Amino acid sequence: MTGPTRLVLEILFDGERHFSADDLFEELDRRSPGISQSTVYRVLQRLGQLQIIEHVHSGVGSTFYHLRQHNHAHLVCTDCGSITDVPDTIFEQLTQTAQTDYSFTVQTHHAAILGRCANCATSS
Amino acid sequence: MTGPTRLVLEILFDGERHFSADDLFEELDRRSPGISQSTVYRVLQRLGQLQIIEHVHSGVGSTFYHLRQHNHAHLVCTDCGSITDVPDTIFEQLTQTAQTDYSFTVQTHHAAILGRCANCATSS
DNA sequence: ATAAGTGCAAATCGTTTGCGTAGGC
DNA sequence: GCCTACGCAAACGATTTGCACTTAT
Repeated sequence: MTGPTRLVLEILFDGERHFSADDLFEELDRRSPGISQSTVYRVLQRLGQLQIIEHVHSGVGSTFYHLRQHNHAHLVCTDCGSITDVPDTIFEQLTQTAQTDYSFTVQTHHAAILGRCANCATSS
Repeated sequence: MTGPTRLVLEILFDGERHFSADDLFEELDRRSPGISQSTVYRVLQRLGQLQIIEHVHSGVGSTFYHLRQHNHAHLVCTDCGSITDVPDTIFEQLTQTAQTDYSFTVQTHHAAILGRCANCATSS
């Protein structure tokens, strides 16, 4: 409704697709100085409950957030931290096997897949 | 070589397959009181470098550790935190698609797959 | 007026680090 | 003796919480 919350939404709709809480904090502080970190976390939590955004545990570095849009997952490079969006379909077999063999329902969007991106693979 | 390190190995070979640093710390303290947390972390780090153990980022709760043995990955329940070992083969399609379509080399063992286990799915 | 949103500072959790010491070789 | 492993306490990064204050509605 107010100040910071509106700003967060603006930022989310504006530019980059993925933000850590701190990225967001810095961008907020740039646009309107004096906002506190706790506000950022509280706004993110609220937007999460409202199903407007989702968060992803990256394994390397901190949790990141993005507007909710199903059907994609994330590949995160353990070297450079880059995030690659990939369609959910990449999970098809895994999701299905987990379900049939282990009665486990995979949340494809909730944790990143770790590995090394093209760049970092070559520069090893 | 010495005390704590030896004990950690004993514990790892003994019982459960997965330990958080804190699990390990508690078990150590039970077997031989007076060990410090930093020692636990340092031992884990050392054993990691020696390729004796591996760690997994769980997304829910803290990192866990286990003896190194390739060919399996982990399903972690976001509700109860239970860890299920699954063969690497469950990743086949994902790993391959990531490689061919995105030149991304998945590290199947390095991050857990999140979701809900059979128990928690029914008790929702 | 009432409830929600905010800032600030302190607390928490998991993990790391600096430093002085003790023990294996 | 020397080098590594250890214990302790303090430092850290990410995130959460308590509390008092402001501001939409």
